[in-house]
Amino acid sequence: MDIRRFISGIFLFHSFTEKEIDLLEASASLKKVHKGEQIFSEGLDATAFFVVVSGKVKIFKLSPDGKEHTLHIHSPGDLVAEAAIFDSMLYPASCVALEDATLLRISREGFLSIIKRHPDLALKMMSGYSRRLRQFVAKIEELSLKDMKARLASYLLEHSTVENGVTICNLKYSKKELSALLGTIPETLSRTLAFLKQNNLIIEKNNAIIIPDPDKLRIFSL
Amino acid sequence: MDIRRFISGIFLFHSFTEKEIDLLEASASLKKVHKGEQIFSEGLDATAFFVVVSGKVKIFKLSPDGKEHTLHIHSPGDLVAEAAIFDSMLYPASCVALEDATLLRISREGFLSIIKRHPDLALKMMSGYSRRLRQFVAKIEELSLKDMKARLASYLLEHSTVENGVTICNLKYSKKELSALLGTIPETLSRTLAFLKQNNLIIEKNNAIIIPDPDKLRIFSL
DNA sequence: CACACACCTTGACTTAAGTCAAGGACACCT
DNA sequence: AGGTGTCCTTGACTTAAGTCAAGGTGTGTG
Repeated sequence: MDIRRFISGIFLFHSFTEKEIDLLEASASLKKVHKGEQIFSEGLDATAFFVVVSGKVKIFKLSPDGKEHTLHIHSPGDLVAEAAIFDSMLYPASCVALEDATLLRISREGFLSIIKRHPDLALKMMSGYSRRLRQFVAKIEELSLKDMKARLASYLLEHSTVENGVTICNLKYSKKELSALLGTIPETLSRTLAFLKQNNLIIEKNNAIIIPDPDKLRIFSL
Repeated sequence: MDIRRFISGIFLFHSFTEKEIDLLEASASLKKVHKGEQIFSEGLDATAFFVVVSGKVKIFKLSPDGKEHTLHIHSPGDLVAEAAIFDSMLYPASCVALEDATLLRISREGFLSIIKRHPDLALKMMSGYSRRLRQFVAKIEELSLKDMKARLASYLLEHSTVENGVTICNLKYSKKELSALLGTIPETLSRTLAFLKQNNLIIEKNNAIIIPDPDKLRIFSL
């Protein structure tokens, strides 16, 4: 895998000159991880941030009694933990590979020295931050103001596409992971899916959910 | 109130020249609001962000059936809704004054043109963003992984100071507001306070909570 | 192919916390 | 001072969702 080519493809670095890409490349390395492998743990020194090259990783919080909440699942192209390098310098959550993955690791020191010479980089990062804040606001809203039916309905609608006139949501993660992402346990996810099925709001087919009437399901998402 | 003097006191603008402060001042105005007055609503065009000069404002989400969740309460010196001007351009939540307040309003257009000439501003803003993200991660953790006792215990410990060898948390908001901030209803907050009182973990005195044994209360905050 | 393990579903049961109601306390206004 | 409205507390009751357990299914390994 050509690091330079991958770096050039990242939106953040589009305006970099060859020399600047050299500098960044010197601060970067590829990290291959296997499914289940820990990439970093909450509370540890944030020596780097990452960009997902392939595979999927999840960011999550663990409670003392072993319960887990997934903050985000990152796919190829996503930045991971970039906020941690600007303040406090500790990772605020943990990161694990959901499947075999490759990550571009960019060291904090290298990146901070580059961004000081390219503060316009920071301006470019602002919209990414803004989007991340909005995602978190939406998650807080769901956890505090919506029940499981509404959360699941919202998830299904937001992650569905229209294929041959049929609205369909292909499940990209296991149900166990989906339940952790939606803030519940697998039992409750099963029950909520069953409720939606029994009320003819969804049809489950292999690893996909067909939504016969998206407008009807939308009523449940509020 | 001297806008220029206030602007100069904001960390973000410390390195501005007189001329630059002129430009910023031209994009700014003071906004006086009364207790309960709406400053902006979720979904509206984000034409400006704000800095709290005096008083307190809350950022909150409302559900269709009138339930409310407070995302943050801002005090003098805090930036409000600055993220909204970088992406999407809509306010992701609403803002209301908790008491009579004065806000510095900075127009989006003015600020964006200034930041394009001062991208180092964006770099300065990154640590503020990083802190905001951490706050949201902590809130999500509490809503998903902690019960009300733990949440309240955490809040009391984090907002307490030691006065004359006594750990004391002065309540800065009404209990109604505190319950919305902690993600519950007033009844549950009352009950949880009563539980902590009956177990000798807190003593309630006027508008303050005395914590006789912080280490003991900390066990409940996990 | 057989076995082990993890995931998923379902049932019984429990619990945290919300809903509804009412009374008391307090603050504000006339 | 009296009246009104809001907040706060408490009780009775309900509900959403978690805990625990067990069985079925699917996947991976030897």
